[in-house]
Amino acid sequence: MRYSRLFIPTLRDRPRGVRSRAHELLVRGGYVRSIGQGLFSFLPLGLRVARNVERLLREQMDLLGGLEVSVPVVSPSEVWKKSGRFETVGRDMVVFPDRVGRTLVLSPTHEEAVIELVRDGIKSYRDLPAFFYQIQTKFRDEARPRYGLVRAREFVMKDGYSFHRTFADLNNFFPKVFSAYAQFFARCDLDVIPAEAGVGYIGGDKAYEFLVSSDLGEDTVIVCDACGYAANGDVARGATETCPAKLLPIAEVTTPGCHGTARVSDFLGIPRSVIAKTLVFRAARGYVMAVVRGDHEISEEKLSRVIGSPVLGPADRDALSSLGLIPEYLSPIGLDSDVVGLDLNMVIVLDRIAADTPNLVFAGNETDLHYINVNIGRDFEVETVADIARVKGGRSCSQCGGLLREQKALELGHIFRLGDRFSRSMELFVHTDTGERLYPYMGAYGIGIGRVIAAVVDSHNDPDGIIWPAELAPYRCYLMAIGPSAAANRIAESLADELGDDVLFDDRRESISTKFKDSDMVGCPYRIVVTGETSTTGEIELYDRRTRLTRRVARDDVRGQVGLAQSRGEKNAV
RNA sequence: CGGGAUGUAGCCUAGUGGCUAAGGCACCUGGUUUGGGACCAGGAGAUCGGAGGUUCGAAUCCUCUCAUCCCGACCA
Repeated sequence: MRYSRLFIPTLRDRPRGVRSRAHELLVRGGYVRSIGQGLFSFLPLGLRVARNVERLLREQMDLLGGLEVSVPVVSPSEVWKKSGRFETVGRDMVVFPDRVGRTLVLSPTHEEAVIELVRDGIKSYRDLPAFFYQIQTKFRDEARPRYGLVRAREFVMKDGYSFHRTFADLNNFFPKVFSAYAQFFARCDLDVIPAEAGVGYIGGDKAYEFLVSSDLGEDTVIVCDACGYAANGDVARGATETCPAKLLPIAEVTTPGCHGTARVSDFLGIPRSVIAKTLVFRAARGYVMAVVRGDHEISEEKLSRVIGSPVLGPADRDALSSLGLIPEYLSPIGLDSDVVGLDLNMVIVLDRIAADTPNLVFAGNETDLHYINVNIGRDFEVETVADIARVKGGRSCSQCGGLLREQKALELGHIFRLGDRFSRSMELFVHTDTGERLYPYMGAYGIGIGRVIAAVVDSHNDPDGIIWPAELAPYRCYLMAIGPSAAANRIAESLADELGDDVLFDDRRESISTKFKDSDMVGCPYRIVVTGETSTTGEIELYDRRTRLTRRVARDDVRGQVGLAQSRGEKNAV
C-alpha cells in the first residue's frame, strides 16, 4: 500500500489532554482519534490492527467450534427485565425511548440478546452444546472514561456464549476457553496473568480474568510467586490469621464525635486492627450489614457471594435512619431486634478475621457510645461469619503460605462460568430424552479489542513510537527509498508491488528524516530501505524495529527475511 | 457525583488590563535538498471554548456555562 493513498495523520507533538503513553502513541501514530469523552474513531491503520486482533480471536474461537453471529447493539428493555438485570446493571446502561415510547437499551453486554437468539433455534438437548460468539460494539456510560482506549464508553468486544447439557459439560468446556484465551494473548505478545476473578453484574459462580501488569490498570491482582496463585483483589483469599489473646471483660466507653475508624483509633490510642468497621449496603432485597476489621476493606464482590445476590452499593443515610441505625455509630451490637430478620430484611455478615480477633472495639449503635473488648460468641452472636475482606499484599497465601504480592493490572479478558441462572431467569430450556425441561448451563467469555490494542502499545513501545508484534502490525514492513537515484526508486516500486498488502510504501515527497520518524512512530516490525548504493549491489537494508539493528540482505530474499512465504504467485495490482 | 487543572489557527505553545494577538510545526506557491521531523523566499489560516458583566479599553479581571484531562466516588 502506498502511504500517499492512505490517511495517516501522524503528529509531532503530544496533543493536549492526552496523558497515557499508549493513548499518546496511538493518536500520534495516526491510529485513532477521539470525538468525545470515551468515544473513538479508528483510522485506516488502527482499523487494520483491530482487524488483526479480530482475526486472531476468530481463529481461536473457530477452533473451539464457535459460530460467529451478530446480535443488535440495541435491545428492548423487556429482555433485560426477564433476566432481572434491568435494575442491577445501573447507570452504565443507556436507556432511551423509541418513537412510540417503547423503552430501548444500548447494550453494555449481550447475554440477554444471545439467549433470545438461541431460544428460537435450540429446542432439544441434542442441539447442545452450542457455542456462539460475536465481535460487536458495546456501550457503557462509564462514570469515568480514561486512558484512551483503556476505558472507552463505546468499545468493541469479542463476546462468546456457550450452552451445555450439564454443569459437568460446562466445566469441561471452560478450561478449553481458558487455554484459547491464553493462546490468543500469547499471539499478541502479551504477558497475561490469569487470575481468579469476581463476577460483577454479569453473574455466575466462577470467573477468571486475564490481566496484564500495567500502570493503566484499575484492578489489583494478588499474586503468590511461590505457588502461582493469582486472584483479583476483589476475591483473593489469604491465609487465616489468628492472634490468640486473653479475653478481657467487655466495657462501655464514651466516644464523643468519634465518627469513623480513624477518629476512634486516635481517640482511644489503639491501632485500627482492633477496631471493628461496620458498613451497610443496599442489596437486591433489603440491606446487608457487613463488619470487617478497621485495617481491612470490604470486598463487595465477596459480600455478594455470601448473601447470594448482588450488593448494589452503600445504603444512604435516610435508609440507615429508617432502619433505626445511627450512621456514625453503626454496629451489629444493640440493634432493635425488629431490624434483623424478615421484617426489614437486613442480614448481618461478619468477616472471619474480625470474628477471630479478640477484644475488638465496636460502636454501640448509639451516639457517642463504643464498646471495648468485644468478643464474638461471648458478647453477641452473628448468623453469618464469612471471608468478606479484601486481601492486600503482604498477607500469606492460603494455598502455600507464601508471601502474597499485589500489583496494578489491566483486565483484558474475562470468562464467566454462569451456570443456569440466565437460562432459568429467562426461561430458556430444551427438552431432555425423557421430555423434561433442561435449563442449559452457560458460560460467557469476553475480550475487549480496544483494550487489547492499548495494552499491546503500553507494553511495546520505545521513545520513538510503537513496536508492533508481528501478528498485530498494520503492515509487516515499512518501505522507503533514499535519494534521487532512479534505480533505487525503481527497486522500491517493485518491492511495493511484490509485497503488496504486507508493506507500507512511503512514497511521499518528504525529507528522509520525516520518513524515518514516521516509520518509527507507526511501528511496523521491519523497515526496508533502498538507496542508490544498495541498488547497485542487489541488496536492500532491513531494519528490525524491535532490536533496532540494520543488516543488508539480498533484494530477492526480502520475503523470507521478513518472515513471509517465499512465493505468492500472482502479484496484486496496487 | 465531589475535588483539581486546562481551553489562544489543523497540532504544540507565548502573551496575565493598552497599539493591528506572537512563534514553531503542518498547509499552499516557487526554488534548493535527501541517512533521523532539512533549507531559502513568499502566502493563507484565529469571532482567543461560549454567554453575560466590569472598564475609555478585556485573550487577560468578575459571574455563569460548555468541553477535555487528572484524582476520588462509582463501575468491569
